[in-house]
Amino acid sequence: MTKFTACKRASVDTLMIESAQDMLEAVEIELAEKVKLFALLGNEVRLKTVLLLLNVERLCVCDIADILKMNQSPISQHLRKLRDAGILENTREGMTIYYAVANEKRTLLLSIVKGANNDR
Amino acid sequence: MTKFTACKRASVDTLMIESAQDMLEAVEIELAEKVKLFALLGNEVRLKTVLLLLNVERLCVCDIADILKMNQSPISQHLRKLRDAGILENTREGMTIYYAVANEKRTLLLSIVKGANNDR
DNA sequence: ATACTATATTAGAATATACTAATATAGTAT
DNA sequence: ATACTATATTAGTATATTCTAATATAGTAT
Repeated sequence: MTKFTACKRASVDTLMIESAQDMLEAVEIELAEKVKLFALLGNEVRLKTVLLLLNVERLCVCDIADILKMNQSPISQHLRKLRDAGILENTREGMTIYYAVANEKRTLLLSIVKGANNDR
Repeated sequence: MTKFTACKRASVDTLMIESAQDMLEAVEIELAEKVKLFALLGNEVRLKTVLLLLNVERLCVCDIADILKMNQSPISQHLRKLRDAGILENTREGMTIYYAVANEKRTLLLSIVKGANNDR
């Protein structure tokens, strides 16, 4: 297996390349989780939903749809993704299903979502 | 203009709905920026690139391509997006173009990218 | 000048994403 | 039972994303 190189430059800092690769490999799993988390939060509807639930304890699907002025179907679909990722939890009360931030994720989300202030 | 409601429930907490909408409207701009930032970091190649540049001061396009074992073209395309968003800056030295984390974004990125540890 | 190297850009294809519209599921009420 | 409500799911469409392949740009070297 020959080394992959994108360019034909004479002096490649092979040691640096390899140690950078090692560094990435060492955090491979956390990194994949972060990519997934950021991708989920990188959608306006989902970020708003999470932000709401960081302030309001819990909301039903209807409430979220009303607040965001969207139909129920896409809201349900986004909630599903957030729930599948362990970011939200839901509980049923009669016909109504309430969503809330999963306890284990609360601190993480607070630091990422609220703390992410641009210094401008 | 009649009020939008996703469901036909009898009692809607209109005050809560409206204050939630006001809350979101008050952070509208920061929120849009966060969505954009998270969407950018929600890609494996871009998150790896940013993480590398949080550790290594600067890297040329070639180095990043070699480290990530990818072709130069997609790397350039990702770097363009990160640069357009003000996350990265670049400087030319001869033929070589070095990318680095933009100074004003360093703290923000550190807290978001490195601090985002799952408590598991 | 020509040849070569590093990077950027473009067009196109394959895939992923996010919505709409329709339907399914499950609980409530009569 | 039937009718209604809240939510979930599915199929389909429109759009966005990310790659490949080819080409353009700009610097270096001869």
